[in-house]
Amino acid sequence: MRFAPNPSGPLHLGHARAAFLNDEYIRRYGGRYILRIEDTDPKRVDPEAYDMVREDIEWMGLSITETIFQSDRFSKYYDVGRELIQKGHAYVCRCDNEVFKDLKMHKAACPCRSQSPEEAMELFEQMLEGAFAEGEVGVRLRTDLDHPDPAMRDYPLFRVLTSTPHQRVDAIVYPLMNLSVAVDDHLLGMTHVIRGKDHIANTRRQEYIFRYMGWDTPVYRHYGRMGIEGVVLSTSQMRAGIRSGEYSGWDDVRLGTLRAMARRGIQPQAVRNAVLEIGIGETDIQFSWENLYAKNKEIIDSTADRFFFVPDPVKVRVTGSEPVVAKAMRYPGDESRGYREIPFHGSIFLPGAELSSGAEFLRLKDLFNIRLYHEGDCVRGEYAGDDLQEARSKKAPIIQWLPETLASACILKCAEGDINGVCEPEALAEKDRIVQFERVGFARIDTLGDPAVAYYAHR
RNA sequence: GCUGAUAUAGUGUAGGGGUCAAUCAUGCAGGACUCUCACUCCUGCGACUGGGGUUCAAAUCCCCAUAUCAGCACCA
Repeated sequence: MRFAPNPSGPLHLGHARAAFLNDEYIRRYGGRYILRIEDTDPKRVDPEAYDMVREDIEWMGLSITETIFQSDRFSKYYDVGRELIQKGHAYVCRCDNEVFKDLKMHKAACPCRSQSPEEAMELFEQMLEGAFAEGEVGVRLRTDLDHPDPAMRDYPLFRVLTSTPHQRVDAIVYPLMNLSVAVDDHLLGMTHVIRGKDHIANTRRQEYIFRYMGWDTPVYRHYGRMGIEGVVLSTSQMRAGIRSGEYSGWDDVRLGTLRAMARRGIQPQAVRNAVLEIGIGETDIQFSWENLYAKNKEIIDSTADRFFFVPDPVKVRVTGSEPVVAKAMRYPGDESRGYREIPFHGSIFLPGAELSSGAEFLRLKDLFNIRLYHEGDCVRGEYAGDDLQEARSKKAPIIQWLPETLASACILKCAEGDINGVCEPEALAEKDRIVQFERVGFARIDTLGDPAVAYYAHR
């Protein structure tokens, strides 16, 4: 099996599907799992992407057994190219692109097609020596001009590219993916290839090469296209968004990249479970965040300690009670995980939304009931008893609160925007921690400080 | 335009001639539990794209239509 990303940017959910699906087959049936970096187009290689891809794969925890770079293997591609030419299966085409396209659509041969293997070989060697300029020539495979699918007719194998130097290899002639992929799939002993439906035509093209070379073809599986609601998965579109300042970076919370998910506290195992559930169906699907969130919650709920986070905090003076200390469980129902101690002495923060909801009788969670009095722009609170049952029977909202003296500023980063708030200092004890802000949702503590920054995951 | 693939609840899946008045998860609604709108538990809601055909019997096989997606790049 293999996972073969193009190093043009960080990996996203679409990559994760291919990566985990292949990984799962390895887990179940054994075999080698080759990470193949497909960097045969210098125009599409982002030098930083090599590292990003490596990091993302580490995050996913794939059981990769070996890693290869196609840019190290150009000579192998040239060798196969020569062999195909020798066998009369390929020729060097000097036609104008538009002209060829037109001929192809009419099932007509271009003049170059009648080359002898010797002529073609001569031209190919000249190509390698740099005798031709970029765009002037290409090597094409002789397939079948009568093929009903125009996409199959004499497709290209190599091109000349000099305008963009490659990061890792000094080359004039570049293999195109159908050649390099077919060669590597064979040379690396691939028995099964699982990839997206968008490669279905490429599979058929590559099968020509396998046939001409007398190689056994792998078993191919093509899964359907996947879209994600409200997210662009296209690397180039994401890059454009970052450049224009619309996104803060590759890990912007609104992006479908793995690093964006990681930052929000989405666990790799959750992504794995979600994409494995989707499977290798050929149906095009619209991936919904809900399903991923459910998988993630399954994993993080039991380990995430609970804390108060007060969004859009409003300071309220509460009278009628002596200072007391509230004890709140770190995890409901599990005393062994201990308690947070939250002191009350008059002045507290309450969620702005709660005050404007119109409720007049509330319970401060783990403390006591209060009655609210709206006096102009100000809100005043008054102690209204300790009875939890009373609050329940009156269907009073049980809300989170924080004392003025024990409230750390915290920005909660959401896809919809930032929410300013305050939270318990203890929640900010360590970076990377995943907590649940009661009545708000799960979040990952991203940056300590004043204000601290937390990334919102989901409810 | 040509070529090909696909079509089951809002979303994702199972089911490949009878046991399907269709599985599971998620979602939503209600309830139980609970000092969170979390977790857990219970109940409910919600789907075979349309039309023909084959057959005693079709979600399942065939044809047509429709829709969606992909390819027809000197990208992967």
